[in-house]
Amino acid sequence: MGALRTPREKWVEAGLRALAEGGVDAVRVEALAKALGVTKGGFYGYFADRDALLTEMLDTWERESVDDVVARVEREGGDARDKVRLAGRLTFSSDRLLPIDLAIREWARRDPTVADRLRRVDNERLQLARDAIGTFCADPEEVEARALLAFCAAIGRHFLAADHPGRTRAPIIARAADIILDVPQGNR
Amino acid sequence: MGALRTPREKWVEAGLRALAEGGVDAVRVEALAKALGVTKGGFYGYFADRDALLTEMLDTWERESVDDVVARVEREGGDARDKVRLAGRLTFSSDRLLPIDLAIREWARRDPTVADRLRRVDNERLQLARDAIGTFCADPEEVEARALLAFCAAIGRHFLAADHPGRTRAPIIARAADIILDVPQGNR
DNA sequence: CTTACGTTGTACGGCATCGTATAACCCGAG
DNA sequence: CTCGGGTTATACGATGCCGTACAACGTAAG
Repeated sequence: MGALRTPREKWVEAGLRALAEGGVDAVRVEALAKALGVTKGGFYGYFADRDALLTEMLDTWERESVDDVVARVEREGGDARDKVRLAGRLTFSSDRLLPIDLAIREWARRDPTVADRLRRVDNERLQLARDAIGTFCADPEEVEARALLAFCAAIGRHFLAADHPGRTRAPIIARAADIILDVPQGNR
Repeated sequence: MGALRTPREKWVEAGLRALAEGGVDAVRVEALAKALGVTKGGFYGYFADRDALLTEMLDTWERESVDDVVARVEREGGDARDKVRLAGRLTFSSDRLLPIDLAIREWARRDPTVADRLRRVDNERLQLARDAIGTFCADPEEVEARALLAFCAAIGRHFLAADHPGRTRAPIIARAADIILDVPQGNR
């Protein structure tokens, strides 16, 4: 049989790369083909149309960013605060996942189907944060507020352009995490 | 002289509306013309090209979202915490400004020119937060962390899709604001 | 080697968009 | 009323993209 030079996954992978770099609108069949060094000839053998690729990209992302992260946190996580921090790092500091995640958030604001998927994913992630924070905070409303805050900070910081004159971002983020996780200062 | 049916500002206004609803890629000359009930005929009399319109849209946004907000906060603001809350509301709860702001954030991630402008705007806004928080918090690092947190929460919440089973978002946000602004509970 | 079949390249029609050119139009001045 | 100028509509070429059709190609099986 004919050799399979550009399998299905290559298209999905290229699609996610394009999504990460330029948003949904940058995911164009002919551009992906060019990036893969082929023409779009083979594309329509795997996918009915561009939409089918987009759907499969979302499937891949959902699997990677929920199942994989949850599994790893369960395997490695220490105490509750560490788990939140690890989940945050895995999702929002990954060179691969982070840009995809941000691009999907933009996309979700304008496409209800994508918004539904993102809701599912965010709900699972937020539950992780609730569980962890709940171990050291009794008031349910406060748990909810802190979990929301953790999430907003993890996402929001990437959409924020401001500088911190005379400082670097990292220690400020760490300090902000302490506030969210209610860590007394001088006690670290 | 010929009547001026569709002045420059109309195009900018329509452009900002399109930006708010569909992102930069939705700002297309012919689509704006259609929305204005004319053809693109007159457009190129005012603007050299699409880019010139985009630049002018950014000018308008920058003026509205910095100068106007700062002026109004100075005029109306009560104590420091109230000022932060008011600035947040004016910018991030405005039906007009909020969607534009979010769209510009997406845009800025991919266009360095826009990123520079957004940085200028965000820096001014963040300084407001620093000033206000500094009035009740002595540690400069903590001020920075809380100001950053306030900002991340204001932006991040609009990119977050999660639900809060059995609750509404508003009181949770209010509680989160209390955490950021270090308001003791039972003392409101 | 030959054949069969899946993969890829090429060509095409259709559509949306940009930016230009030019003609039609409309209002106010004289 | 007529004329002049800016404003707008229309037509155009160019580009980029989608999805289809078909021919060219290459590998594995026989």
